[in-house]
Order: sequence, then structure tokens, then C-alpha cells
Amino acid sequence: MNPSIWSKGMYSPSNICLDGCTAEHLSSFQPDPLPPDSDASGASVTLHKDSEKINMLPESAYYSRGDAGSSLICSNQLELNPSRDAVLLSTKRHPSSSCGHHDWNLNSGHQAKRARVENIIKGMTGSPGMHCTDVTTNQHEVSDGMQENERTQELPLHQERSGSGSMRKQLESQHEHLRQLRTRFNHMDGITDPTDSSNEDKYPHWDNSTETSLRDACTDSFGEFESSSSRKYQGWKKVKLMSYFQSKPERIRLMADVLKYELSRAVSKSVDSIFKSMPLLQTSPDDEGNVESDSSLQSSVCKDNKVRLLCRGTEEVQVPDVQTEALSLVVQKPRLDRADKFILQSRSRAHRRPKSQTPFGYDSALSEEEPSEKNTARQHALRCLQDGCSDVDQAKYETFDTHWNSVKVRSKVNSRSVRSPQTRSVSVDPLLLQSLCLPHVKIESDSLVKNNLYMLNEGLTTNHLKKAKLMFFYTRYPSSLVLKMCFHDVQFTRCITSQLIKWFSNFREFYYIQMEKFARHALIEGVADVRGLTVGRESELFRALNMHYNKANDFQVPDRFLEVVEVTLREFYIAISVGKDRDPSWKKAIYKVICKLDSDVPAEFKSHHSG
DNA sequence: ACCTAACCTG
DNA sequence: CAGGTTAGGT
Repeated sequence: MNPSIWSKGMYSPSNICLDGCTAEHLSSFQPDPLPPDSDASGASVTLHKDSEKINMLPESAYYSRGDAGSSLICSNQLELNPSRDAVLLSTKRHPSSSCGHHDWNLNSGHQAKRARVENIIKGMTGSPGMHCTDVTTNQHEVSDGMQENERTQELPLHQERSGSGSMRKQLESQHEHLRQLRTRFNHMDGITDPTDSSNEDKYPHWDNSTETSLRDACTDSFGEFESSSSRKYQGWKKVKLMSYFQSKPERIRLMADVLKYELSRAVSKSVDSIFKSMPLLQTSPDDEGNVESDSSLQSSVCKDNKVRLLCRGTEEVQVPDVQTEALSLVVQKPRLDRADKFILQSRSRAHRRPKSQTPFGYDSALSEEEPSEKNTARQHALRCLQDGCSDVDQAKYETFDTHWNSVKVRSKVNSRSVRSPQTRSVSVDPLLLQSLCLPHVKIESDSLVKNNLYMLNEGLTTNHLKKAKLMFFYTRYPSSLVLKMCFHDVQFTRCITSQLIKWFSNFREFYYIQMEKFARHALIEGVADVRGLTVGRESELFRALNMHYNKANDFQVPDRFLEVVEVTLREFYIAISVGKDRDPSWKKAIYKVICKLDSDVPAEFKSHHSG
């Protein structure tokens, strides 16, 4: 063959397809260029585009979802409307709307207060089933008629159950906080937007600052938010939102910042108090009375998808001076990590056994440690970062360098046999686990089991993998009998068998991909005759294969393999040249040919020699 | 139903 | 290389 054909750099993956795909094809898929936007500054442009986008959406997109957004609206409106707006609500609310809580006795101030706080929580958590506006207005009717000192005595439903005095204090301070919030917004929002008046007749007044806050907090979930309300209300809200933002961006921003800050604190405290009143939801004892308790609680709250809207929105707040508070709602890593770390440490220690303990006699015979791995120290460092090795472990690294070379595995190939007597960090019977043959990926929720299975589920090591790769030089389609003979040192379970079969399947996959690639290149390079296609040890094709199956290059590849490769390459070349590759299953015929070219695996692979 | 190979994806 | 999926064979 012409060696230049296989020289590096001549081929690139999928170039055939790309050759047929001209620049015209590609350009036809490019999006239309954006029109030159001379007015590219400021929020007005953004808002304009947003409004366009919103208006372009089909109406079904708005209203097909559930009620999460509406309850959110309720709660915010409920809590944050200045009393001025509440007065409007009390006189001009929708007469026909209804909310699912018919049996609330609104004449009872106490129950109304309870409902109010409960509604806050429900609104924050976006719980479905809250159909909205009227409840909020009714509650405003009641609550805004109260004196401020009465507000401080409010007790939510969950708090009443617990009957704790400290919680009562918490809640009192919380409501005091909210009261201050109202006061501040009354002060800031002294000017009424003229666009409001036209809509107030028809719809309950939606406080601008509330809407601002919602917009910032819910941008990510805007579609959800949008889809939740009634049509008319929705249309009104959109118009109002847009006009407001276009008119007073600076003030909006300022108010939004303050509102985000206050809202974060209020929500944080509210959720905190609720969760503290429910013992089952409390985190571990070391969190109690701790500064972390807030974040832990928020974490558990945010994990609940009911409040994802809230959590996400808070994450996106980008106001430096209030970031500290906003972060209290950011999802934190679950404490599961700690358990993982512990187990991984155990696993690391378990690996460090004397080299003489290497479980399989094969190891020392066919697999010297790969000399190409000069950067094992760095890899180890990286691994330790992941697995949680201690500094002492790092210091001892050199001692175990050799061993690490044999056990460090990129994925889930196990470093030890399940029958190894050195198993120390095992809290579950390895044989039991093996007999269960559980796919470890299926039980990721249990980190303990998962990590143990990582160690134990299969008795195949990297050295077995190396051996299998070398076997591939002889047999591409090994029978299960051959596999059992060659891997007699592992206990053959269904898992082991499948694993080995999968290995060879992957080997074949790589093999045939290379064949197709080089065959296509030969065609491109104008190789006119299959007789021009030969494969020698210097050819790029062989190098690629050898690099894959015999990376250490410490194994003399049999000539027979070169012949098989050559046959395979020619098969691909012919098939492609006559256009068989248009058939989806055109490779099957080739597979059929190649599977007959398997050789016997040498006895060295089958015997249990130890060197 | 079970196994296996091929294919696709990460 | 592993996981998942699909198709085909028994």
C-alpha cells in the first residue's frame, strides 16, 4: 500500500459527510442576521423584545399550566401590598372570583390571620390548588383593618400546633419585619403610575413593587408564571408591567433591590420557622442553633420542587449589597457529600495493600505497569482531590505508586476481587452484593451501597481489561467458553459475562470505526484497487489499533491480526466503493466475514501462570 | 423471555 | 468504556 495514504492529518472524522455539505448548506441553517439595532441601550430594548416574545407566544402557552404562579401572586400581593392598595382591593375586588377555601370564616380575625400566614407559605412554595385573587383580597380586607399591634400577635397555623414561645417570638419579629417592609414601600412608591388607574376598575390592584420583585425573581420561570393566571388578568398585568418598566427603570431597580432583600429575609424567616416547628423535617442535630441552620433549611426547601421557582429566582438576584441575604436561599450541597467522602476515603485506603496481594496470577505475567504513565503523581493528586485523600496519604503516595498504577481506573472497573481477603472498608457482605448483582447505577440514592458496589460488583480489574484487549488480536468474537477459559480467575456471573462481552463489543466498535474511516480515506485518496490496500506494522491504521489495544506496546501483535485488518479494510473499501453503505445494515455482511477470521487464543491466555 | 450485537450517547 | 436502547435470534 501507499504509506502516505495513512499518514496523520490526512483524515478527519466524518469528512465525507462534510465534503458533501457545502457552505451553502451550512449557511442555510444560520439564523437570520439580527437587524441593526441602533437603540441597543438600556432596558427598554430588552423589554421591548421581551414583550414581543411574549406576545408571539400562543395563548395556550400562557394558560396551560397549573396554579403555582397564581398562588405566588397571591402571597406576594397579600404580604407586600401597601395598605393604599389594599384599600382599593377591599372596594374594587372581583365579585365573581373564587378561591378554593370557601369555608374560611372571614369574620373571625384570628382565622384570617392564620390563613394569611398559611397563604404566605403556600404561595412561596407554589403549592397548586390555590385559585387566587379573591382570597387575597378578602384577607386584605380583614388584615388591613387591623391595628399594627394586632399584627404582631398573629400566629400561623403551624406555629399554633407547636405552641412554642420562642417560635411565637420569631413570628412576631417576622411580622414586625414585614410591617416595616410595607412602610418602606409606602414611602418609596409614593407616586402612582398613571397607567394604573385605567386598570384598577377592572382588576385588583397589583402593586408595582411587588410585580417588580416578581419579575426579577421569576424571570427564569416566566413562562410558568405567565401561564398561571386568568386571561384578562394576565393581559392587564403584561401591559402594566411593560409600561411601568419603560417609564421608570431606575426607580424600579432600586425598589426591586430593596424588595429582594426584604423578601429574601422574610421568606427565609418564614420558612425557617415553619420547618422548625416540624420535627420530622429538621436536619441533623449539629445544625440546630447553628448559623448553618438557615442554609440547611433553605437547602431542604429548595430541593422541594414546589419552591423551585422561589429558589431559582433568588439565585439570580444580582445585587451586590444584598447578595448575602439572597445566598441564604441558594441550594447548597446536601450533606450526603460528607458520607460520600468518607466512603471514598475508605476505598482509597482499601486499595493500599502490598503488591504481593494482587489478586490474579495473570497480573504479573502479562501486564507490566505501563511506562507511558509518567504523570501518575499528578493523576493521583487529582484523584485524591476527588476521593478525599488526606495529606498523609499524599505523603505516602510514592510507596503505593506502583500499586496505584495497577488500580487506578477511569471508571468502574474494580480494583480488587470480591474474594480478596483484604476487603476492609466493607459494611455489606460482598458476596451478598455480588449475588444480588445489582447495577450500581440504579441505586445512586444510597451512596453507601453505591460505593460498596463500586468496589465489589465485579471481579474484573484493569489487568483483565488489558488482557481482553490483547485477546482481541486473536479473537474479535470470543465465545463464552473462551472467555471462561481465559478469565478463569474470576467468578463468572451473569454480570461478569456481560461485562466481558461488552468489552469485546466495545473493542469491535472501535475496530470497525477505524476500518470504515480508513477505507473512506483510501477512496478519497484515489486508491483504485483493493490490492493497493495493505496493512503493515508501519501503517497508520495499525498504529491506531495498536495504540488502542496494546497501548504499552509490550505485546507482539500476531501477523494474523494484520491480515484480518487488511481483509476488513478491503471489505469496507469494496462495500463503500460500490455504494453498499447506503443500506442501513450494510456492515452486517462485513461482520459476518470478519467473525470467521477469529483465531485460537494462545495457551498463555488460558493458563494460570504467574510469571 | 432471554441473550447478544450493534448502535448511540456521554 | 459504560449505560441505554433497539433489533434479531433462540
